[in-house]
Amino acid sequence: MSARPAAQALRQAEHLCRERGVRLTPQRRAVLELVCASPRPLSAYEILDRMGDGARIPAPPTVYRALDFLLRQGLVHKLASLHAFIGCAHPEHPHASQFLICAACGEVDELEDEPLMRHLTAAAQAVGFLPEQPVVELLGTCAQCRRKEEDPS
Amino acid sequence: MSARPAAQALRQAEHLCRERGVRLTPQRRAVLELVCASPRPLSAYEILDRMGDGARIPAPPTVYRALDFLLRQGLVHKLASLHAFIGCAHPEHPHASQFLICAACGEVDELEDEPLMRHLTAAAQAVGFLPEQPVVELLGTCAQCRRKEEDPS
DNA sequence: TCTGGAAATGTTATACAATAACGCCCCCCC
DNA sequence: GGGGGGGCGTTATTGTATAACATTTCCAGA
Repeated sequence: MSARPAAQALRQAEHLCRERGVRLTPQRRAVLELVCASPRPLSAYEILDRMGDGARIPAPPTVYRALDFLLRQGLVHKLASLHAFIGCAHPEHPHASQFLICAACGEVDELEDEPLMRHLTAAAQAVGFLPEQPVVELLGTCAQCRRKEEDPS
Repeated sequence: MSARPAAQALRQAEHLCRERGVRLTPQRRAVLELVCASPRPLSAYEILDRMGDGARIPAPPTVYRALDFLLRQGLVHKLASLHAFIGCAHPEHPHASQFLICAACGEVDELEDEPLMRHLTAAAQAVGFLPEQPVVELLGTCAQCRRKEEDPS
């Protein structure tokens, strides 16, 4: 649930990019930092708004390009059902995640249920389909918000 | 996969709406017909473009309102990763589907793997999360397009 | 050290997706 | 025949994403 410190995520991202021979430029780093520091997923335009140091915010392609890079490197995830982005909890290895999105507080939990994904992949392959990019998102209510609903003290 | 005849889907929709005491108006019917007749999912604006009988196409809210109704009635599905809509293959009962989306030809197959969804629900509940609306979509390549890739005769 | 090219960025404009807000009309029930 | 809800038309606006082209930066290789 709670994001680990953004600083740690950034250090790891730098390490991974060096290893892979790709460039974590200041812009990309800034986008990653914003996404990792936010408790909730951010839309591309929310990221834009927060990027202007003072006035003069960048144009949309700037942030979309950075996001493309970060997505390719597995450093952020896109939540298709929200048009929003979150930092990846485990960027060190490629993986297929499932996202639990709380409709009440907006926070997102990232699961990695490997048997589940194997099951899904198998079901696809059973009809001859070659899976490449899974999107598994579950809208609902997180544990904390459920407690609040029951006892709105 | 191949959609069943749109005519059949429409008859069933009329039946269901009568049963439920809701109104399948001409507009809603027209949107449903377009979505069911298309082999690929349609975006809201593609539907709009095809709704003008001759000239004068309707404004966006028209089609979005119809889609809202059809979604509520379980007659169409929305594919979040594509911003597009398809007719539901089994509107008679509420259900959670998984969608196999072919990146090559654009066609979509609708699975209903109930054990898979139970597994997903259980995984969510294990962390206290109350699931409400699942989104499971798999981008990849369908059987037919895989054969074409291997043997592009 | 120069230089050519790829990658990254800036900039402008535009396309595509979705909704807000308001008013009208029709239909059905009281 | 009056009231009210549901459906629809219309205008305007907000939000999401990309196309296309100019410019800069950085690094490898001559």
